[in-house]
Amino acid sequence: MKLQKETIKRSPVVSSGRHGKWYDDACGTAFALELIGERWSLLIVRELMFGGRRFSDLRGGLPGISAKVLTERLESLERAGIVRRRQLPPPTAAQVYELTEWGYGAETAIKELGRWAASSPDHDPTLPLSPASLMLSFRTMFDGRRAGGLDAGGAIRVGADRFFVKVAKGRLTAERGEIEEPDFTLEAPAAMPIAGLVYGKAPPEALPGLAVTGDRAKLAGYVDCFHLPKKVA
Amino acid sequence: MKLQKETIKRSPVVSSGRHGKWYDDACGTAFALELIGERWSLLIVRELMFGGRRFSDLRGGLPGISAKVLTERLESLERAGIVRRRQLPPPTAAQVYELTEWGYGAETAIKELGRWAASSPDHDPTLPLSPASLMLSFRTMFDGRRAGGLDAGGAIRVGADRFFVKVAKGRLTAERGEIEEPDFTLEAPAAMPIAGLVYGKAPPEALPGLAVTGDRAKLAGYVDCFHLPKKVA
DNA sequence: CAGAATCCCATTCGATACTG
DNA sequence: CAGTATCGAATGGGATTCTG
Repeated sequence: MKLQKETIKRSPVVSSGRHGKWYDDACGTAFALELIGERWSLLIVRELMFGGRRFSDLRGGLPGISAKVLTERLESLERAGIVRRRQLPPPTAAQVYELTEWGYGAETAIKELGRWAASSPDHDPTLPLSPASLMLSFRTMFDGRRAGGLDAGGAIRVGADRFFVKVAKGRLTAERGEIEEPDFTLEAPAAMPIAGLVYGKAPPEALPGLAVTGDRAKLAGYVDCFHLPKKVA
Repeated sequence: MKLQKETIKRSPVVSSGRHGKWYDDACGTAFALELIGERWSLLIVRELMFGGRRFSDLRGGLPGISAKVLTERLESLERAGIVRRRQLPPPTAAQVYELTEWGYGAETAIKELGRWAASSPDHDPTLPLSPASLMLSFRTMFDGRRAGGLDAGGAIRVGADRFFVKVAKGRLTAERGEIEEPDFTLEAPAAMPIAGLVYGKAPPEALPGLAVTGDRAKLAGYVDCFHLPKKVA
């Protein structure tokens, strides 16, 4: 009874020859899992959510990923049309990986996953956090109803990464880049102290490494716009 | 140089001893992946989205999953607090798996993943579909703006599974169960012909296995409320 | 630094057989 | 039906090395 037939190597149903896993299921969610369900894939997309990054940037934001796995995942994300590889102009010989327009479309799904999981009693917000995670958490947890009439712009500097945030008319903007004349500036070597300020509502003095400058009142208003979901259990 | 140390078995950081994968990342999305990022896990949650199911029901809705993997995934989902196991009252000796309240909270994230992936040009909507997938796709793709003043209730029967849908005041209800005096009834041995009707806008006569009864005008109004996202490429 | 290529073990998976 | 037990095969992915 060893006529095992089944040498068919897991049907390359989906055009782009995906290797390992597929569900043979028309459900969009199942297809999403074929695209980004492998380990690390979705976190790579998260890291790219604020613009193109280089290979080593990605490794920096994803502690624990190996070069091999990062290479493989970038390849399959590229095949899937989620990521695009771009050569920077000659002076800088580097290449960057960036999301396609459709890739950016995954933002809502990523945020909803995060919002849901953050309400687990087992979620540990004290683990390390990449700069991109921090900024994406702002987009996720911002509550426009708490913004009132706040109009504030801030510069966020995490290590060498520069971001800015703006709150106006109950809306948040959070992007990579600089802002002219920020109302406040938060600077830290890593994301954690900034998360401690915004989510832990800790006083800046209590957060080692965090440098705060500018309008404290506007900063307080900004911080007040964010809160983690309450735990379920 | 073989002093490999590293016998540490992938740190059970998260209280509940998760086995394989973890990211050591405070990001909610990363934590979500620890909860439901293993193969099949999220699809099991999807299958439970319309109420408790038995082991064999789940196998039926997840073609390709093995008993071993299903057992393992149910265990880890239970440890994570997403799934609960319940013994049915004595007469029926069976046990059912059902989502906890928090587990049901994953619905938005699941739908957003599906909505996003369905706009991939590589998505193949002609693959088989479980009854739960079909019903969840209704909740995902319903567009209240197209409902106008439609007020309609329908019974959906897929094999032995009974669901009902209602559209009223631009809102959709889609649940497992019966409805009294439906305006229309759709019945088929599998979900596909119903998907062909609703999303493919195919005439019922062209769909083998599909039985349609009731008010055709209301059915047409219902069908008109749904459309797949347009492909990006 | 960016990434390709090897090596190799731990894990995981699916198939089958078995059990209450 | 609702799983459990076992086994072989495939894969995953970490570490290391090499190259432009």
